[in-house]
Amino acid sequence: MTNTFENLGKEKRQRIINAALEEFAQHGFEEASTNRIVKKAGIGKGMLFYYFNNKQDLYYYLVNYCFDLLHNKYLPQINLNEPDLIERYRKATVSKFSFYKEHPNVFNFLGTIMLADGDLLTEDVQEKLDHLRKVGYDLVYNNLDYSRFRADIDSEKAMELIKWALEGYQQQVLANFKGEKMMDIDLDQLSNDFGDYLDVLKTAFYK
Amino acid sequence: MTNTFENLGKEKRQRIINAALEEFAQHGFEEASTNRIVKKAGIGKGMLFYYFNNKQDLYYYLVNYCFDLLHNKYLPQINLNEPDLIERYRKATVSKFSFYKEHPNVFNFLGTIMLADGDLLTEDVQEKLDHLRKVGYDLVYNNLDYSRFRADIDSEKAMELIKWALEGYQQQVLANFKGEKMMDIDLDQLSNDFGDYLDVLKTAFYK
DNA sequence: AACTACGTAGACCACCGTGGTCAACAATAT
DNA sequence: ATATTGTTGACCACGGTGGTCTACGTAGTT
Repeated sequence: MTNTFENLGKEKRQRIINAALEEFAQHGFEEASTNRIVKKAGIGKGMLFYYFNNKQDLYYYLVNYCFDLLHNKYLPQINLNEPDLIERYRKATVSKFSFYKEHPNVFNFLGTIMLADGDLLTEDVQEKLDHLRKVGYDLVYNNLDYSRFRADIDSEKAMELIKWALEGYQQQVLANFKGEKMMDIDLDQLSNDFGDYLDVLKTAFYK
Repeated sequence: MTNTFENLGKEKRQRIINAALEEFAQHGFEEASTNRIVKKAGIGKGMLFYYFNNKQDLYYYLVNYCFDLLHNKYLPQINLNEPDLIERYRKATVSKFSFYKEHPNVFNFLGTIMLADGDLLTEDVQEKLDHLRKVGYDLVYNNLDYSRFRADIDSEKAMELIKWALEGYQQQVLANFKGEKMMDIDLDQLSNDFGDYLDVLKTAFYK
């Protein structure tokens, strides 16, 4: 309600946000513990309820915080004008990991939100989630040039396979750099390695 | 300890096992609730601790139960003599879903085990897990015939891509048939759909 | 120095769900 | 009729819960 929390020093505010994001991502809303949050954040118990009215308010604050970041820093980087599926995916993947590297907890938290009880989320949050899903869908299915595919290949099926393969690649990367290791990831190297795989895909599927 | 539980009627025993597997899979060991387990299983609280000494014993029983099933019903179906990656994967995938359909909770439970705290699992369980991982690895990397790949394609990279694509397919299927819906899955249909994708892969990557 | 206003910590609260027990009783076997 | 086994759920001490409140530190103003 008050803007006390917003006026906090940047470092401290960020510490609290990260601690809370981590706790909610790990345990979900119900089983998340405010005691653990304040311990992780290194603040007194009272302060959390001084900044936020209650656990729910904190949760909603985080939800909005994550969506704002997403809308300001990540989504604008996605370019649906690129007609080539593989190129589009290359750029989107690098953007994604770049965002992930900078805000490791945000993605984890949003991931759990997507699976959360519907009745926990207000309608406007649901709409934001739907928008997010739509972007993910458009990224892979909208406004693409199919003409590059080989004639003897079903381009619809090929696209699905490509999508899965690239998401498989992303998962493998995430498995290696999970959690705190995320900051160690080398985006240039990722981009290169990824490019190698994309070249193989092009050779296999394109004319 | 005693064999009281084993002498139970098959239906009742299975009800308890399923309730417990589900609870542990959903909440992990620490946050799993014995109260919820007995409620789901439809038995009195006392019985659970009459059959098992404590929560841990129940957990270990389930672990062994799952591994036994896996070793008797699933692993023998995997055939590493098939030299063609795609064919091998086709058979393994059908086996996997067939097992999954019959024992939906077992896979979920084993999945959480793999991520569980190491100190929760005894050494022999760790060994069984390692064995399982090795089988998964061998399935994709051992004793395969690379000679079918096109000459202008890096067969190592191609194999990785194929693996990811097929696992992506599996994940999509699982997303559709999660939980109780698993029993609705049509294995023949799955096998056909999957075959279509495999054909596309063959056209793209093989000579 | 005195006063005010905000920031901060953590002891404390009533409450609830926990793993586990146990006395009472039902069912079955001898 | 008796002994054995199967079964239930009220009950227990306990630990962790979200949230409160008092006491204190700090900084600015007069």
